[in-house]
Amino acid sequence: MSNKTIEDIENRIASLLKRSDLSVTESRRKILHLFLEQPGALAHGDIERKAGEKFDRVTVYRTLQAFVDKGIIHTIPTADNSIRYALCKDDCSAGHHHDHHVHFVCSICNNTYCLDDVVTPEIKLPKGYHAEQVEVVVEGVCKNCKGRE
Amino acid sequence: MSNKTIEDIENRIASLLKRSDLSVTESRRKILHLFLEQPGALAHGDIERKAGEKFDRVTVYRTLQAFVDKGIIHTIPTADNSIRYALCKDDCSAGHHHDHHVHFVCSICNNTYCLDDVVTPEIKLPKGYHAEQVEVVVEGVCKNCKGRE
DNA sequence: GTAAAAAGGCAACATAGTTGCAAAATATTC
DNA sequence: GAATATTTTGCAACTATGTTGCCTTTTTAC
Repeated sequence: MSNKTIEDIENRIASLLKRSDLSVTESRRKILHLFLEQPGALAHGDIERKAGEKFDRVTVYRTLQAFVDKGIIHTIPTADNSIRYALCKDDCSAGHHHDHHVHFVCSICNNTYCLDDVVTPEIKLPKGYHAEQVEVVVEGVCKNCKGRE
Repeated sequence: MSNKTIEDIENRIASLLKRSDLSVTESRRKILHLFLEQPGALAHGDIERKAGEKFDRVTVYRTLQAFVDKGIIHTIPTADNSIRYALCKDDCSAGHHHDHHVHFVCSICNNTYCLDDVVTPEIKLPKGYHAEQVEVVVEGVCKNCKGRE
């Protein structure tokens, strides 16, 4: 990876933080970096393991909370009760997530992916129920694990 | 409620446990009772509060785990990272859940319902992904809270 | 560069979940 | 229905996860 590219990423991170009214600190840059350098979602534990040597546990919690509040990342509910986080697309903003894509959890590698191109379907509810948000999580075998089973 | 009805429920509970190769104990009867006497799902915390005075925390954990293993109840993933449990329909069996209905979480009363008549839709995944299970959780306003807002 | 504001680190705490083991309850056998 | 084998329970101790208050450090604004 060239220096140019590294600089680009750093600039992207800084502008993302500034746009969100967050001061640019080392922990926030580091954690955003983790999200940008890989395609899938990260569980809190992953982040703590990867950033936890340098930063306090509390800082990780507060950083993730700030990112969610500002619409930089969103949470993904999963059956195993471990919150996962993934970067939002650009149309999310502070206090207002537009997170209408399907999430995919691989049962082999345990990675979580945002399938940005797969929109959540309309669900016909029984009379009296009113839907505000629909979460779809698909479990199965991902692209990378298929064939390697 | 007549004695007849109470006896009926107790019999139903005992036969459900025996069918699942679980011995009939006080804690299991009590916790099953909690599920049968109300329509929605229960969070672990609810169960511990309602059964926890009589039984140890550990017993509640182990009882719920046993029920999930035997296909008596199933878990519902939610965004707030609190596992909820609900009774399975009769076609679930040990180690094999057939849980293809949509779940509904009310944002007002915070109750969770299994919409047994609403089946999870087919999701068209990108090439290379293979779906094994689809979880749909709808958040909104439930039948009972509608109009009372 | 300095002052104000924001974020981080630490400690202490609260909640959630797990494990091993001895005691108690349940099931089984005769 | 009593004795034995099996299962389940409660307890204690532990790990993991998440939160709060306060003081120090870093960042920002001027």
